[in-house]
Amino acid sequence: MSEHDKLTEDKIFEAATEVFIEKGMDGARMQDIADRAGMNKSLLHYYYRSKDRLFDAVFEMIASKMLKKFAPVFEDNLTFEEKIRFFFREHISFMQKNPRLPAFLLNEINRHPDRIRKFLANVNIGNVWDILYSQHKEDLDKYHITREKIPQIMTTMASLSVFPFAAKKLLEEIFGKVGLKFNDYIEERKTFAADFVIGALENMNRYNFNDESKTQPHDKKKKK
Amino acid sequence: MSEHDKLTEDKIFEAATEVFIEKGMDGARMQDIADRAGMNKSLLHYYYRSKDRLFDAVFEMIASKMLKKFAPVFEDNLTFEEKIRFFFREHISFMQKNPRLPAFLLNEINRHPDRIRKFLANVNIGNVWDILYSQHKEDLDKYHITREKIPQIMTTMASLSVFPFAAKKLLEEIFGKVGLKFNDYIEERKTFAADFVIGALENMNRYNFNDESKTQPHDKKKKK
DNA sequence: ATTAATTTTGACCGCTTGGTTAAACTATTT
DNA sequence: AAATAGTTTAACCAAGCGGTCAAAATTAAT
Repeated sequence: MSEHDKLTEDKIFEAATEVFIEKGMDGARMQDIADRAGMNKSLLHYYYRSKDRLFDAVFEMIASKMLKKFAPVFEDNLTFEEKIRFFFREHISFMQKNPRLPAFLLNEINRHPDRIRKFLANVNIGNVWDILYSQHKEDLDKYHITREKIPQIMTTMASLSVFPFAAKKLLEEIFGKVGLKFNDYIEERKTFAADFVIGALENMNRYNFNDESKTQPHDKKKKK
Repeated sequence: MSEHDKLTEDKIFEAATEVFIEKGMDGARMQDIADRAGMNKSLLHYYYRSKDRLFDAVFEMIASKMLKKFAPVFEDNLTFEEKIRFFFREHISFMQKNPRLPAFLLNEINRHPDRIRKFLANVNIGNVWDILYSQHKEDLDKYHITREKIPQIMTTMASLSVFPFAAKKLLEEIFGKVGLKFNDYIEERKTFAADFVIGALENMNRYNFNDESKTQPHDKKKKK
């Protein structure tokens, strides 16, 4: 495999990445990708056998790129609060540079859940949460946060950072009507989300005691 | 237009709704819709001229259905805290019954932003926020929440309720590995999200004063 | 320089796509 | 009951789709 080969193969991959993110798997056309790469359509089939395989390659690259951005959150030398701030700062900044990735990934995962399965096969999410929990047991106990709350808290943090990008075009449309720039909003969000989460966690204990009647299904039947 | 016409037209619309939500605009096939409606494909073109118009009809119906679910939040006879709890309870319950709507809507809006434009043309979101703000000025002042924070707070609430459904298949995959049922998680979320937001707002003032150095871009240049 | 292997191309294929049309069918009007 | 209008169907169409293939162009090996 020569120097030039790698170049054309990469050009295909890059063009495919652009088109797939823009149009999605169903909306993308092999001819579009060939045009954007500036070459004959047959070359796409020469290097990647089919549209499906080409998409798989692109999807895997993007998914793992996204996954890797989550990893540094679990570094040990940070306090719980620092981790939260670190997460929002880094994760949102990453999406700022790749604003279409969240919508693309969510859509394709919902459409073909099996594609993400092999990714999560290698990740023991329960373990990760357990480690995170034990690392900060003191902080979490102080806030009266039990292990069962971890899924809610983790998905909450993901919500706060990912949703604005998943709904980017909608928010841009809305913000446009009140003279707000999406990028300003995102810049502000890095700290707002962190402040918000930390503030909520500090008040968490309150609702564990006072509102036991109001918050109905807190103590659900744990299966077996 | 006879009784029977309305029936077949409705059957088309219902079948189209199902298929479009399942496969998206690009992935849906007219033949699929005809099959699901149990009739000849030409009838789709007889009642709706083209795939685009049929999709437009479906999209408009779903979008307005979604929009209407937000309206009751602005009823006057509720306290700010009650509105927050009311929003999460009702909005999440609605999505529980229509779990694929969020992903569908977000994807199609991102793909064709102009389609949502005419919807928002009728809604003066700035006004809605102003009304909401003035309705609860006392509460918000108590929490030291300025009007500029409204967009962050509103999108935060949308994030917390919508994201779990937009990422449903991903979360189901993750939860499956730790023995957590998506529906249990959602049931819990109705109150968790409300508690979380209220707790965060009550702590909001703290970060307005203490952390002015940490939270860098709070006071950005306001254009003009 | 010749051969061999690889890369790139354009022409092509079978199939599916959204969409059309004319005829068959059904209901309504006179 | 005949004519009219509205509904449903099957057959069909051109365009676009992913994919193939053999020949041309290029590079590497002898």
